[in-house]
Amino acid sequence: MTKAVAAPALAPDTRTRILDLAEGLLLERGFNAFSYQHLARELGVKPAAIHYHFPSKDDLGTALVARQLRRLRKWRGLPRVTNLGPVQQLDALLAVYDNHLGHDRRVCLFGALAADFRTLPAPMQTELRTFNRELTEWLAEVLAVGRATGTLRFVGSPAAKSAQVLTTLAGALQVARVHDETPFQVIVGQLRLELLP
Amino acid sequence: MTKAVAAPALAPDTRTRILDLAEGLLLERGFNAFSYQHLARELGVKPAAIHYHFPSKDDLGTALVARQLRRLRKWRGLPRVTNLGPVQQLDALLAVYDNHLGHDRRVCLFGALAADFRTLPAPMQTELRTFNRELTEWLAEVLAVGRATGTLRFVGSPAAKSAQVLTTLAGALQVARVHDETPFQVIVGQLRLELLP
DNA sequence: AAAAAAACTTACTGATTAGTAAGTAAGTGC
DNA sequence: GCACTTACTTACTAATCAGTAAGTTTTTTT
Repeated sequence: MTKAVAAPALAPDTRTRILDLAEGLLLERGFNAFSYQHLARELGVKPAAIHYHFPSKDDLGTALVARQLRRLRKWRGLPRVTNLGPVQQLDALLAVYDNHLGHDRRVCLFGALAADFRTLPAPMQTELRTFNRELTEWLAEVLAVGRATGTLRFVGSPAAKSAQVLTTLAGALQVARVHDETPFQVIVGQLRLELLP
Repeated sequence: MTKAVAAPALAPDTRTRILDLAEGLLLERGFNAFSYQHLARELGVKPAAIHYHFPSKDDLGTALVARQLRRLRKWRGLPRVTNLGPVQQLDALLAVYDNHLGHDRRVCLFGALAADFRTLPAPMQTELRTFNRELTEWLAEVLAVGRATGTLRFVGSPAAKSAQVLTTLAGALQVARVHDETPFQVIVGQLRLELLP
C-alpha cells in the first residue's frame, strides 16, 4: 500500500502539472493556441518531456476532456451535492460557472472546444459529447424535481430547458470573455429571474 | 462611370473570393485552423497572392469581422426588415441562425471567435465587440416594442433578455456542431415557447 | 501606343510546429 | 549490487507557418 489514503494537495507530479497548465491555456486561449513548447517553457522542462507523458497533442487533449468528465461524474455524486434541493443544486451549478469567471474569465470546456470541434481528434470529440450529454441529463433531472416540488418554474420539457440553460451559461462565459463580467451577470440574473418564482 | 449600377452576382473578384472562403473556414473550423496556404491552394493561387490583398492574417481577420458588421448594419436597415412587426423581426433573426445550420452547421461569427478571443489582433477584438453590442441593442429594441404591443412576452429588461437570447442562439449553433441539429431545434423551440404568448 | 497601376508568381527567410530516436540519471525491486 | 523502470534531456527531422522582396503579366489610364 504505497498510495496515501488522502493525498495532501502538495507537489503535484509533472503529469498533473502538465494537465493543469494545459487546461488553463485551453480555457483561456483555445486548444490550437498553445504548443508543447509553451507548456515546456512554463514548466521548466523540455518539450520532449511533455511527449513522454502525452505522446501526441491528441493524447493530451483527450486526457483533458476525460479528466473533466471524471470530475463531473464525481461532483454530481458528492453527498454535498446530492443532498441539496433542486434550487441549491442549480445554485451550485451556477457557482461553478461563476468560479470560471473569477479564474481570469475562463470559458467552460464546452465553450472552449465547440468552435474548433471539427479540428479535434475523434476521441476528444467523443468525450466532449459524453460530457455535455451527461451534464444536460443531470440538470434536466434537477429541473424536473424542482418543478414537481414547486421550487422551480418553467414551461416545456425539463430536457429542453436543461439544454437551453446550459447553452446559455456556456455562451455567457464567452460573452464575458469578449466584453467583461457585466453581461455574464446580466444573463445569469435573467435566468434566475425566470426560473425562481 | 465604369461601375455597374446593380452588379450581377457573377465572377466575384479574388479579394471577395478570399473573404468568402476564409469566412467559411472560420465558421466551420475556427480562426487558428486555416492558413494562407489552405486558402491559396483552394483558390488556385499562390499564398503571396493572398498577402497582396491582405498583408497579414490580422488584416484578413479584421476585414472578415468588419464585413460582417457592415452586413448587420445594412440588414437591420432594410425595408423588408424595418417594415416587419417585432415577432416577424425575431423570426427573421432566427432564420439567419437557421441558415447557418443549413450551411454545414456553421457557427455564428461570435461563436467562432469568442473562445480564441485573446489570441486575436486588437482591431478584430474591437470590431467583434461592436458587432455584438449593436446586434444586442437591435434585438433589445425589437423585444421592447414586442412587449409594449403585447406580441412578445418576457420578464426583466429588454436589454437583459436580448443578451440572453443572443447568447443562447450563439451557443445553440455550437451545440449543433458538437452533436447534431436536434438540440438546436430544441433550444430554439424553447425560446419561441417562452417568448410567444 | 506608351505609361502606370493592379494583380499576381517565384523564390526565399526565419520561426515554430509536432514528433522521434537515442542517451542519461535517478530511483525501485529483488 | 545488479536489472529494470521512470522520467526525463539532447539533438534532430520534416512540415508548416506568416511574411517579404523582386520580378512578371495583365489591365487600365491617358
